[in-house]
Amino acid sequence: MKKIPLIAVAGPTASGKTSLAVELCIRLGGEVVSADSMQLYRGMDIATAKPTPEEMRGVPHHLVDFLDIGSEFSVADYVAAAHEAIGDISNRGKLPVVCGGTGLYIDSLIENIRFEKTVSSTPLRAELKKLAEEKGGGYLLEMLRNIDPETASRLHENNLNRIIRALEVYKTTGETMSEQIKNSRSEESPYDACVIGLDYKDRQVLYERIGRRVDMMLEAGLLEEAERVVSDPRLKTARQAIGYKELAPYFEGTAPLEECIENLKQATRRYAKRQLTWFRRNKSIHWLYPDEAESFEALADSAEGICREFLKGRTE
RNA sequence: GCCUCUGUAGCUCAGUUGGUAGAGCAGGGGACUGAAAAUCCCCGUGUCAUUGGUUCGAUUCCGAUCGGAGGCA
Repeated sequence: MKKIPLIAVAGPTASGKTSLAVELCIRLGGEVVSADSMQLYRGMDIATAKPTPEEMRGVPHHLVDFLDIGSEFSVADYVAAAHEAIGDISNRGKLPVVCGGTGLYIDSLIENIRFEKTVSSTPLRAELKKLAEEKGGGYLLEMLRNIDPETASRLHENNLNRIIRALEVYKTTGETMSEQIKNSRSEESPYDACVIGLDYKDRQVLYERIGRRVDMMLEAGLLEEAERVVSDPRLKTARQAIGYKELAPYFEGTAPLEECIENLKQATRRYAKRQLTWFRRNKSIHWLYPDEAESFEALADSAEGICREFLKGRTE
């Protein structure tokens, strides 16, 4: 079976992924498939730096701004939706350009991770959470060690989310987490991906961009958007986005605005660092450095060159 | 001009009864399979302002110099 070639643009927040992906689409006849766990939602435009129509420059964007803000969505849902979008783009003879900062989404998509066998159970999670509060994380980790020592050995007792998920997988499917992980790679990926990563040689430059972007978000009306999200108790996933939870103390009157804004900037910096940690482990990424490029055009030229080289012989 | 306090990690400060030093924050590194913008783990060498002296040995004691803060004229 012939693999579908696709381009992916990865990198930390505020690194310039969106404009590079759009530029590549224009030059190569592509369409953007977003890989961002928060831009999916409608009504979360400013905090997520969702691309505006001007920024999209007429390039179709998929998997952005289509989900109700109160609904839940998982990696598995994302991968299913992205497979569909890519199939559609490819059938129309266009090049899929995956772009986003959610590393788990990008990898799961490109590596064709299978998820269908497991489920999520909110009541069970709540029950395990309660058990952890009563007896401690170490207790849950011991429970896990009895059924899946392999997974237990790589988890820390403080990492409740992961321990609970591993227990949940076993209790709902009868299969352990480690078995599930092995089975998840049983099918070869239908894609042949070329991943371009954006990073900054000088981390400080990225951090300055983050600071400026947060200021711009505030000018664009972040406070109104955040107040709307924070005041709605139904919004479980939405409220954990960076840009809302940091401003909550201000709305509650427990911290001055200035302080919240500083915390927001810091949370964004730390997020960017975590994203870089994720992407760095992928040794096949072609890294580009915007702070070393002479201009955006020059950066786009490099990226285009990498893409064309990759596409040579892979397209009819 | 005089007096007092002060100068230690990027920042705020501990501390060493003389044996070259450690917290918080900032920052850095890492993990990651259905909440992932989430969740979690690890990481502290710095001319102890400069310069003389005392001492086996000074960041610590003494003097001078140069910063900073306050007070008195």
